Amino acid sequence: MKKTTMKDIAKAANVSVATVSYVLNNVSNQTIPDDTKCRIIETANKLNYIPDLAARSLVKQKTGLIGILVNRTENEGFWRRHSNLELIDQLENYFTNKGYHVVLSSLDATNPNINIIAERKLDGVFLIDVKNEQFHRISNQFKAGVPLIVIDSFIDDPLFYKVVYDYEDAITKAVKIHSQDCHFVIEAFNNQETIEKIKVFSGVADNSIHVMEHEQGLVRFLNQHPNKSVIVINELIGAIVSKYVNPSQLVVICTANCPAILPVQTTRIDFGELKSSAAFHLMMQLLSGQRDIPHDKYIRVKAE
Amino acid sequence: MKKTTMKDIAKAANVSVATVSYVLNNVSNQTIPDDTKCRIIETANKLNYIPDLAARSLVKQKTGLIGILVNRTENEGFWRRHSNLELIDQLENYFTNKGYHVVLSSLDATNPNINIIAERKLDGVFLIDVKNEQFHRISNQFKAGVPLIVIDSFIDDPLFYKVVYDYEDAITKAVKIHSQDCHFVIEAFNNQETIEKIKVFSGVADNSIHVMEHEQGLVRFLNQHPNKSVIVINELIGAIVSKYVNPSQLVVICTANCPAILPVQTTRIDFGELKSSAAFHLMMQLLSGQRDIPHDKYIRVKAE
DNA sequence: GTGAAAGCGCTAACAA
DNA sequence: TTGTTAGCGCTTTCAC
Repeated sequence: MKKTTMKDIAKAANVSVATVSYVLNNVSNQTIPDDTKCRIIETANKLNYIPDLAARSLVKQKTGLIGILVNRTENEGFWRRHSNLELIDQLENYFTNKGYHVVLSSLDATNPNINIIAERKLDGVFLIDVKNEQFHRISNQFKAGVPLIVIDSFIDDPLFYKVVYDYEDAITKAVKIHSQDCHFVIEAFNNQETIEKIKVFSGVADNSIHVMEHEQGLVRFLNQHPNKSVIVINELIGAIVSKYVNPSQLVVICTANCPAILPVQTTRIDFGELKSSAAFHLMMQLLSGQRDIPHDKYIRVKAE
Repeated sequence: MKKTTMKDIAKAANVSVATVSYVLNNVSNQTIPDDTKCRIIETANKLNYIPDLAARSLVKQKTGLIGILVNRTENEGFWRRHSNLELIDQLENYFTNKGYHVVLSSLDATNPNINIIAERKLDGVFLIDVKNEQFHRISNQFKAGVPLIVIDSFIDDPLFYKVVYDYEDAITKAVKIHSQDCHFVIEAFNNQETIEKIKVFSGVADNSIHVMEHEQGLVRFLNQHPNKSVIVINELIGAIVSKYVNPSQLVVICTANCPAILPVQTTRIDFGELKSSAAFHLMMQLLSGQRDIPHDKYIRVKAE
């Protein structure tokens, strides 16, 4: 039971492969009588023809593949994983709906290998949570032309678009809720600059901010500052914090698309799907080569 | 700045493309002197050569692509999404480490289109949470030869391997913990047979089992049966249940790889990464055409 | 209206 | 030891 190719159809329908191609792709500048057209389409269906996209890409120089490349480190907490995975899931949905296929690949954050972009001739690429120092190497190695959007990373390169949460805005809103001074628990991004930014925006001393690595470390931090209100980024971390902190003392900036995991008394500031949506629309613009693309290379997504 | 091809290397190194191919692929039955070898490798590096995997697949008839196809319905809860995404993430890691590339695609559960398998010539396919009635159509449309593993689905077709949790075992363990009679909260799988199996294994009446659709429905169910101990499948649902039920009255069968989300007093039965691991190893066996593959088409994964 | 043929980048059998 | 060449399945120009 071999795969049927255009050649098979051509033979069966008594036409040339060229004609088959014309019909099956609805080529506009060719005028083909309805009966040949029908005959070809019928035999194609009968033979269960499905085009080989790799062969097509080879000549078209477009693969219809979108890459999502995620930097990962050993022993990531599930909170990190899940917020990344939510993003991936949303992006995948958008692109699948547009007829693209999505290639997912994790990168070693300390030694990312982005050959996949060239090997698979990806039409567009998302790069998630890159270390600034690694990005230098990446952008060097990177032959321009392929639309590349960097997510969750503050990097020095002015060449590429960067989609990030507007943490400044979110934190400002969060701080307003409890007028007293707060403590912060945030995610351990690979992109150190993101952490630094958040620290600056928080406006509190370094020892009032905990970068979440594991539950024990968190508990130690919370014990050092009892009875304080806490602002948490990522509701999965929030859920863990709520085991140890009075939920009503908690404000959570939701980045993992599951605010319902939190206790009812906890205040939420929700980003929902805004980041993936922004990244998707930007990518579609880049793919279509539009020229009305944003001037600012940083797209800052505001909470709802 | 065009992509370099083997032709470019051949020209630059004064050899034929064949020789370049031999050297770059370490073809064993060809004996090439070290200096030509070096010359070729050097120019390849200098020109920043990266092979085009699509072109290679075309002739090799192997793409190095693994498909993960996930059935999805509108408005899935995040608990469903996240347990699927954990699985996907783990599979992706395994295969990326083996040098495969992973294509992720969501399917409309009520009308799954699996053309992607043929279009992209996937070397192997995982199909997650399929409806039994849809599988008929899928397997018809499916030209044999491609290793296909079905996950989280009880389906009638004896042809394909099916990796599922051993819910019977897990539930037996869970029930033992609270000797009193329990109530159950379980996930709303697309595969109705999975739900039915779980109901049978639970050994309780239908109205003691709640299939989680949304939080309000859950709350209604829990209010109908106050002060009972509850067995939950999926720790993210467990975390939601723990808002309304005394955590020590709770036993959670963990399928989403984040048991730490649960209150400390809650009992856990954890599947960890055993499902993805089993699925991965099975796929590797199928890919290598080994003949010592399991006889039983159902792989039942037991909790740790 | 239709088809022959070149070629996308690569591999592998066969010559030389 | 190296090169020539025929494809893999498809698109597309150009001739008929």
